[in-house]
Amino acid sequence: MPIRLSTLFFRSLREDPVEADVNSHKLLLRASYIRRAAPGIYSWLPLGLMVLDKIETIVREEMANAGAQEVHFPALLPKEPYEETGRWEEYGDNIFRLQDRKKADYLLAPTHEEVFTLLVKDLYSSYKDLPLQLYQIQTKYRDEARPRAGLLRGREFIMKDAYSFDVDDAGLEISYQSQRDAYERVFQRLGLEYVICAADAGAMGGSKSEEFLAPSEIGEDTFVRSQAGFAANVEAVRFTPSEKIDSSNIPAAEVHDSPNTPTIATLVDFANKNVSRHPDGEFTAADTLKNVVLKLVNPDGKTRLVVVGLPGDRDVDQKRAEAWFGVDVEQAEAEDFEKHPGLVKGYIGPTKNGKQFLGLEAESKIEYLLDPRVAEGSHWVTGANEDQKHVFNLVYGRDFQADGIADIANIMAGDPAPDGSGELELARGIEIGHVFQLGRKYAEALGLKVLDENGKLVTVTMGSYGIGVTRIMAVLAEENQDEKGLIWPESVSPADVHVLAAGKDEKVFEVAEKLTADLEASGKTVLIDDRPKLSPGVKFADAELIGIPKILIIGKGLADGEVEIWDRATNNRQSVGVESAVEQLLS
RNA sequence: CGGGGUGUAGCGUAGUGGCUAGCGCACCUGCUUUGGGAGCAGGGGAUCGCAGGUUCGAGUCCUGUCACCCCGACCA
Repeated sequence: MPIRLSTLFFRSLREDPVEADVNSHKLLLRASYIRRAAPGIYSWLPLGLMVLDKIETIVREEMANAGAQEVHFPALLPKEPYEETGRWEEYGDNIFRLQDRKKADYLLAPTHEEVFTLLVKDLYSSYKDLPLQLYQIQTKYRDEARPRAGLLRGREFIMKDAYSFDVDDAGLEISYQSQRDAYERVFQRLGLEYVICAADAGAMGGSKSEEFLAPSEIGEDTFVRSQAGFAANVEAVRFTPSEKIDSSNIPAAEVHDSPNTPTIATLVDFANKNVSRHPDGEFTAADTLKNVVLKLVNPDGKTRLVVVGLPGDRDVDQKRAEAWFGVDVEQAEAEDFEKHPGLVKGYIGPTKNGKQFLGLEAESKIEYLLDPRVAEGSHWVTGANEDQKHVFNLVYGRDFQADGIADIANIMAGDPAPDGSGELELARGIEIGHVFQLGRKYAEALGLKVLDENGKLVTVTMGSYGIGVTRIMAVLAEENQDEKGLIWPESVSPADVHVLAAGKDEKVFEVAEKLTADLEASGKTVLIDDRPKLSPGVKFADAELIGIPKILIIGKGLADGEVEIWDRATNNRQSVGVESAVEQLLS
C-alpha cells in the first residue's frame, strides 16, 4: 500500500525550530521524521521509522552475511553483571540508574558486553561450539552530559552491537575481519563515505581497535590521514622516536639570565635579542623545549606529577595525553607547584647548575618524559630551573636524560605520518562504527571458559563491534541535503517514488492513483501526495523537504498526455508520456 | 562542572510598569483560487517556564528556582 500524505501522520514546518542548529536536525524536525521528547531523546514519526527500518534491514542482511545471529536483550538490566566488571562504578553518572519496588538496583544498559558474555557462558562450554557471533539491534541509554545535534549524540539511541567469541587469538582475528568486512559493505550500501581509523584501544589490553568515521565538519572526532592511506584517530597516532643526530659541533650549554620570560613567546623574543645562535639564524618556538607539568589522576583519585618536554611550538593534546597515560590528565595547579619548589614555573628544565635535575632529583621523584620528536643529540633552549634563567645549547643525551617518552603533543597539519606515507592532514569525523578486539577482559571477569581439545579450561577471547544506527540516520541526513530539504539515497528513502498530484482536476488524481498502483505492482514503494485542495507550491516544497529521490508530477502536462519525472538531487525535470512513466522509473 | 544565551499558542516571533497580550505560519468554517509555500471573510487555541516579592496595577521591575540551547570539560 502506498503512503498517503492525505492521511500520513505528518505536518511540515515552514520555519526552523530554534532548538536545532545543525541542518540534519532542522530538516528531520521540519519534515516530521522525529520530534524531541526530552534532551537527547526523540520520538519517531512514521517517516522516521521507515528510514530507520531501511537502515536496520541493511545492517541485518550484512550481519547475516558475516554469520552473526540476532538475539535481543532487555534494555533494563540488573546491576550485578556490571558490578562484576567494575563498570557500575566506572560509568559513573553516565548510566541511567533506577530501582525496583524492592529497592534493587537496575540500569538502562549503555552497552551489553556483560550480558552477552553471560548468555554464552550459560549455553556453551566447549571449543566445538566456537566460533560464535551474536548481535542485537537495541536501544542504548547513556546519560550524556551534553547531548548534541539531534540524533547525532542522544541519550537514547539505537545501536547494533555484535560480539564474537573464539577459543584463541587467531580465531578472534578472523571474526574481527569478518565484522570489519561487513561494516564496509553496510556503509557502502548506505552510500556513506567513511574512513577506517586506527583507534585508541584503551590502556588495558592493548588490543586492536578501529573506528569508522564519516568525514564531516560537524563531527566530534578529530582524525588524521595521509594521501597514501594512513588514517587514525588523533588519540591513536603514535610517532616513532627521532633518530640520534650528531651533536659534536654544539658548544657547551650555557645559562643566561632571561628576566621576565615565562612563556615561549617571551623566551623566543629574548633569545633573538640577546643570544647569538649557532649556527646563524633566528630562534623560533621550535628551538625551545617546553616543559609541562601534568597531574595524572588515577580512577581511585590518587594523583602523581610528571613533567613532559616537548618542542615549544607544540601543546599537550589532552585527549592524546589521556590515551597515552590511560588515566585522566589535568594541568598542574598552583598548589602542586607549592609542594615541589624545585619546579620553577615558567623556567622548568631538565637540568640545574649543569646537572641532571628532573627524574634524578630523589626527593621529587617526578618522571621526566620527552616528546618522540626530541632526538638524542638535538640541542635546545629551555628552562634552567631557576627563576629568570634559561639554558642554551642543552643537548639531549649529552647534558640531560629522560625517563621515557610521552607522545602527547598536538598533531599539526603537515606532520609526517608515522608510517612514512607522507604528510598528515587533520579532519573531523563522526564515529559511525567501531570494531574492537576485547580480548579476554570480560570473559575473565565473568568466567567465560570452555574446554579445549585437550580437556583444559581456556578463557574465551572476544570482540565487540558497534554501529550507531540512529547516528547513521543523522549522518545520512547531514550528508544528503540542500537548502530545500533532504535528499535520501535510494537505499534508505522512505519510498522509491514520490507521486505528486498537482492540480484540481479529478483526472489528475485519477492518473496519480493509477500510476501509484502500477508502480507498486512493479515492486516500487510509493508515497503519494493526494492531499486535495492544496496549491502545487506547497506540494513541491513538501516533496523537496521530505527528500524522496524520485518525484513523479502529474499536473498541467496531463492535457498533452504527459507527466514529469523530477530528480530531487539534480533538480532535473523530464516530461514523459503517461504510459511510459512507470517504465522510466523502473529503469 | 565552568562560560555565554534563551524561556510569550504546535512552530517562528512582537510587546517603554497602564485598556481585553499583538502578528505570521499551522489548525477550523464558508466562498473564490490551483505549476512554486493563494485571496477574502469569520473562528478556536496562551494560567507570558515556576514560586515569591515590590506596586493602585507586572509578560515588563526585584529575588529565588526550574528548564532548554550553544561553547568548553566529560563521553567503550
